[in-house]
Amino acid sequence: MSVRKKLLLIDGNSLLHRAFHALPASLTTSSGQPTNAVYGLAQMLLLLLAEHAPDAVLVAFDAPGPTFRHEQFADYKANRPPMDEALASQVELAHELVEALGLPQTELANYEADDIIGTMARRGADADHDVVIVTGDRDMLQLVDDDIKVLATLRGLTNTRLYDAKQVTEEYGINPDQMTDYKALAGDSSDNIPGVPGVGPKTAATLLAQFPHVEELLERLAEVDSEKLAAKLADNRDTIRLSKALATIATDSPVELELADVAWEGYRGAKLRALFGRLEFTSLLKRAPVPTQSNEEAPARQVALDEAVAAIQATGCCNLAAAWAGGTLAGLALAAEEVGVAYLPLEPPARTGSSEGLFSPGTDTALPEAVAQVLEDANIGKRGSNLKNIAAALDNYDIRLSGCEWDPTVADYLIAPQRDHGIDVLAGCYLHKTLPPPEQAEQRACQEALLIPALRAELDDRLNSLKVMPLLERVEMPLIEILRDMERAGIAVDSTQLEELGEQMAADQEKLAQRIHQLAGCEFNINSPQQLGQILFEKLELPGGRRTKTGWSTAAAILDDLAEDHEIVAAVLEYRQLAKLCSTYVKGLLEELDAETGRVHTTFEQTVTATGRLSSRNPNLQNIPKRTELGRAIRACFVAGAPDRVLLCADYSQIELRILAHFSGDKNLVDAFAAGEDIHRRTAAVIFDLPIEQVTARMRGAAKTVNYAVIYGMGGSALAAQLDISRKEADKFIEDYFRQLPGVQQYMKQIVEQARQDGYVETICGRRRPMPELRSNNHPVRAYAERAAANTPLQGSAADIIKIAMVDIAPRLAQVSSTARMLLQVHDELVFEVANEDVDALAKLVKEIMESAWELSVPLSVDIQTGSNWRDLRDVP
DNA sequence: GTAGTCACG
DNA sequence: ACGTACGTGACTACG
Repeated sequence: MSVRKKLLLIDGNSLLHRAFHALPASLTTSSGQPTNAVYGLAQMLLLLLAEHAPDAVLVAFDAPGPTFRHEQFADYKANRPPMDEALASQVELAHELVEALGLPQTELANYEADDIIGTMARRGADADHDVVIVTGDRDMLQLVDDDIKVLATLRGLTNTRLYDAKQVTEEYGINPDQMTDYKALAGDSSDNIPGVPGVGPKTAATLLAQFPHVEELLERLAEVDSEKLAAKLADNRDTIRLSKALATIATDSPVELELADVAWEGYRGAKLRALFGRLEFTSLLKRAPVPTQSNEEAPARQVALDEAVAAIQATGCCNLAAAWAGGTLAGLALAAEEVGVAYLPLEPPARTGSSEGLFSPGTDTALPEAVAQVLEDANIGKRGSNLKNIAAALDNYDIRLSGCEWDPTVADYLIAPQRDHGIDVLAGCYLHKTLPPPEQAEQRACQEALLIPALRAELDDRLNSLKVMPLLERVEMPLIEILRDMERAGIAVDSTQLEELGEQMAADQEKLAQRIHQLAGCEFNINSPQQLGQILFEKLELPGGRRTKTGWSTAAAILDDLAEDHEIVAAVLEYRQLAKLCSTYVKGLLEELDAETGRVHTTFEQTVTATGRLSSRNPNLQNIPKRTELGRAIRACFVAGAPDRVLLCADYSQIELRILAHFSGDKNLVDAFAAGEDIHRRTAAVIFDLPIEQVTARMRGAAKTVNYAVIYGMGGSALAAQLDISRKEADKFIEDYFRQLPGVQQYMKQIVEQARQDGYVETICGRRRPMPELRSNNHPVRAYAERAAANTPLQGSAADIIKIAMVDIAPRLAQVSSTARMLLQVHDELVFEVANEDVDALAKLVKEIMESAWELSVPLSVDIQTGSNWRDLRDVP
């Protein structure tokens, strides 16, 4: 009359074990706490609950300590090997996870999880429930019957197989109720069940086809075909009985839970999100169920807007959070400590331009004057996450956010650069709190604004103990407004020239495509590496193909070697170059062009890279072509914004190598820089064993590769491939290099060793990058981490230094010229725009500040060039 | 969403 | 036997 209820019984220990071994040990929080097992368990449980929507669930765990129910088992079960430490440290977290999922869980003194599950399964089946047992091993199969099924993991985690009686018989050749007899005969080394020596799976299955259980078998030994086997079984009567007892899962253990006690009442959304936040399970956080209203935070202390604004003006502190709706600003939450939060909903901004005055009066969407004043007042400190994003959105309301004082996203970046710094993660990680989901934008923004003081207290504590507070206050926070200014300024693009270039390239590309198809003898998509690989290496049978996961590698480095084997190869390479330039730089760039201003406005990301560098996106202006002639034609389309303006580029000369000289103290390197020598030239002289005057540009290029290769830990064969020389020659280059610069070799070794001990590396400003992978047992993982550990202090210190220079230059630009603007940063280069007549003054200022941004034991050197476009630049002496 | 490729420092 | 240089972002193909 009623629908059968579904009972899920989960073997907690076995799934944890599975997850632990299936997922890489490198899965840790940024502070190094291993999380692979609990992550896998979380993934699995979420999946299970979503798929099965059970009425009742129990997660069973092994009792800590001994789990033998009878004295006679002691010898076999007492000596379970101790749990791996990295796994043991996750067991508590697993309990928390299960709790947060709202799942009943239990363990029972002296019993294994199996016995709890066996018992509850029996009770469930007796009460006519559909029982599904979830486990990572096969012991449970003995419980399978009409009401009880076993869902067992296969390889990995999420692949599972559902066993009913039929499936068991198919796989093992016996009925489920014979599983214990089977193990009694065949044994099971993994469970320390002895079985009968010499009897394996085959013999056991044959015997069990004839005798339903070992008891009958032992009574009717005479009927066994082989006398030898019968004798062996007779000799092992006791062992067989013991083995069967060992293999048998209890179905009558004293579990105190009734079926009613294990009803599943749903997720504890808030707890779950907080836990995922703390464990940095970002992707799971996004999938985690939305908490129900009832068990959440107390409602925000909401006050009237003018009350909040008055308090903000009085205190000079404004806790700020944005409400986002599909990427656009929907409102602002402004909070004053001790007073409360006010929410200001915002209409989409009035569009300036053609419709102005006709459809949008412009005043409708303006912010209240008092709020605008607060936001633009540099003396009122703004604290909030992603202030640069808020500033960008406010630009649309003609408000220039100022006084950016503290941003938890940026602050957290200094604690663990590689993790997600989203506000959900931070609230979970530092406050163990959960915010309403993004759909409840207003609630969310208000609570976020109210959380800021607590978040600040927690984060500042850690920043101080890591000694990165000066980096935040002196560098990263001031940088926010500077980067926003650069984004707002944008850089002019000559769209006519770019479009012409695009048309020419597209025509050339089309011609090449036809030629390639003709040479291949068929039409195919040249843009598909898969199809291209098949044409080159299967149809045309070109030699030297290398496989990737999905097919043939068609990377340029491979194709270069094939250029002489077939005409098509050069055509493909040229086609590729054109396709890249056309799609990424012509098409992509034109799409990003602001039609009103004729400029492109990138977004600089301040909290993305592991090393402290910035990144640039939409469009990426840090990878505009430079190396090839055709590429430089693209670069020439970036121009000064007016005829009386020029671009000015200032780039650090070999800054990473200078930092290497500084850190390593290598005498030769330091001396070379001190003497103002060309370091790549000098390296070339060393590795080619020539006087310095005889070094050609080509040799210098190779030496440059070697310089950078060596400091990044490149091996001989990779260098050989890069320079197209033999492995032996490459090895010799590296050997000579280190012999000539012994301090460098020692530094590289020392930094990696130090990093392994500390668990992190740091830059010249004390910016940290945690590197738990250095302790990995996985060789490729560890080797990779070692190279990164050697590289990060160099790359990251260079990033520190140019950031300091930017912060020092920005406030002084106005002194040089009202026209001077900083436009771009390209890792070791700054691009400015300035009126013609002020070029020299700007050059002087920029050079001076950049070269003195940090005092190293070698000089910093900056080259300055100017021109009307980004390609045709001439030196400023 | 992932993989392959390629643009930059 | 395999891969083998650090750090990014964008585009295309493909399941």
